[in-house]
Amino acid sequence: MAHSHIDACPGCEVPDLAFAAHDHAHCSADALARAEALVAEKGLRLTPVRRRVLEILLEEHRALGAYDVLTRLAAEGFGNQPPVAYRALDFLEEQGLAHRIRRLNAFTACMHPGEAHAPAFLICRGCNVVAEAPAAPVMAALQVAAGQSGFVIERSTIEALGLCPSCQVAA
Amino acid sequence: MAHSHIDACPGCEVPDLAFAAHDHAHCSADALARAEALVAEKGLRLTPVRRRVLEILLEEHRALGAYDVLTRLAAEGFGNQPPVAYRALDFLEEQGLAHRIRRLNAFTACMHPGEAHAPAFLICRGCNVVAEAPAAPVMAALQVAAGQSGFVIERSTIEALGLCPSCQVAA
DNA sequence: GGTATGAATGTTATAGTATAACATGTCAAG
DNA sequence: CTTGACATGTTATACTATAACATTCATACC
Repeated sequence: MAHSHIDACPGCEVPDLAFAAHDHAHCSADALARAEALVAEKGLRLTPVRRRVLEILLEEHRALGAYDVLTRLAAEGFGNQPPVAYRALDFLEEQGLAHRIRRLNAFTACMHPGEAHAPAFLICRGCNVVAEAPAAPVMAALQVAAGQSGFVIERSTIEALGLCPSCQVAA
Repeated sequence: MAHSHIDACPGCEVPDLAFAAHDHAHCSADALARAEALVAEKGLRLTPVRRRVLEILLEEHRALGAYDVLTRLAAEGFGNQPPVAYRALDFLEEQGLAHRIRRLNAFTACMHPGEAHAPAFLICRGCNVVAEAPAAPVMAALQVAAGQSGFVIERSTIEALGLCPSCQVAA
C-alpha cells in the first residue's frame, strides 16, 4: 500500500489517489518539514502547540473539528479550553498550512503548503475524506465572474460535496 | 433610484447593480410569485411560516442569520424556538428559494428561483451585501477538476469574500 | 545578568449556531 | 369522520466560536 517517494506524494496531492487508501506517513513528514521552513522564513514560530496541531491534522489525514483537536491536545497536557485549539488552527490557516472546511466546520492540513494555491475541496459524504483539488481554473472563472461587477476577491471558498469513486461503487 | 421592470431585475440579477442602491420591491414580488408557482408545481406547500421567512429574506435583501429570522418570526406570533426558523430555511434552501452563505452562517433569498443554477456568491466585507454571480463557468471548471478523480459532485459551495466597487472607493 | 517588551499560552466566561426528540395541530384523501 | 401525512410548536441539549484577562515565555537591549 505504501508508495515510493521523491519530491511529491501522488497519494496526497492527486485527488483520485487521495481517496484511495495509501501510506501518508511521508506526506506528513514532508508537509511538516515544509511548514517549519515556511514559518522560519517569515520570522514566525512553529511553537509546540501549533506544531502538534499540524501533526494531528496530518496524522488524521481528514477534516477534524476544533474540539476534536482540542480533545487530543488536552490529553497530551496542553490547555483544554477552546481558544487553545482555535488559536493554533487560525495561525495555521493564516500561514496556509491548514484549511478550514466550512461545510464541515472543520479543519484539514494543507497537503502542499508554500505553493501559492487557491484550494478547492472535494468532500466525500460517504467516507468523509477531503481531497484538495487543483483549483486554478476554478479560481480563474470565479475571478472573471467577479471582475464583471468590479468586485475584488480577497479570499474564496470552493467546496464540492459528493461521492468519491470508492463510495460510488459501495452505493 | 427605482428602475423599470418587465421580466428581469437588473438591480438584483447583475452583481454590479446588486451592489448599488436600488428599489428591489419588485424583485421581492417577482421572487415570491415564482416561489409560489414552483412550490405548487412540485405539490408542496408554501405555508405561512415558510412564506413569511422568504418575504423577510427578500425584504432585507441581504444575508440574515437564522436567529435574526427567528426574532422577526417570534415578533409576528410564530414560534420562537430555533427549529421554527431552521425548518423553514431548510425547506427554502432545498427548494432552491434561498441559499445558505456558509462564510456568514447566514441565509439569503434566491434572486432567480426556478432557473437551474449553481450559484456563486460575492460577499462584500465592507457593506455585507451578498450578490449572486453567474457561476456556470465556475461550476464547469469545478466539474472538470472533480471529474479527473472520478469524484461526483452533488452540491457545491462557491463563495468569494472581498470588496464591492463602492467599498473599494470608500477604502 | 537584569529587565523591558511583545508574543504565546492558559483560563474564565459567554455568545452564537444548530439539531434531536417528542407533542400538538392541521388538512386532505378515503 | 377518521386516518395518515405533513407541518408546527416546544423542550432540551449539543456543537461551534470568541471576548477578555491572567500568566508564562522568549528575545533584545542595556
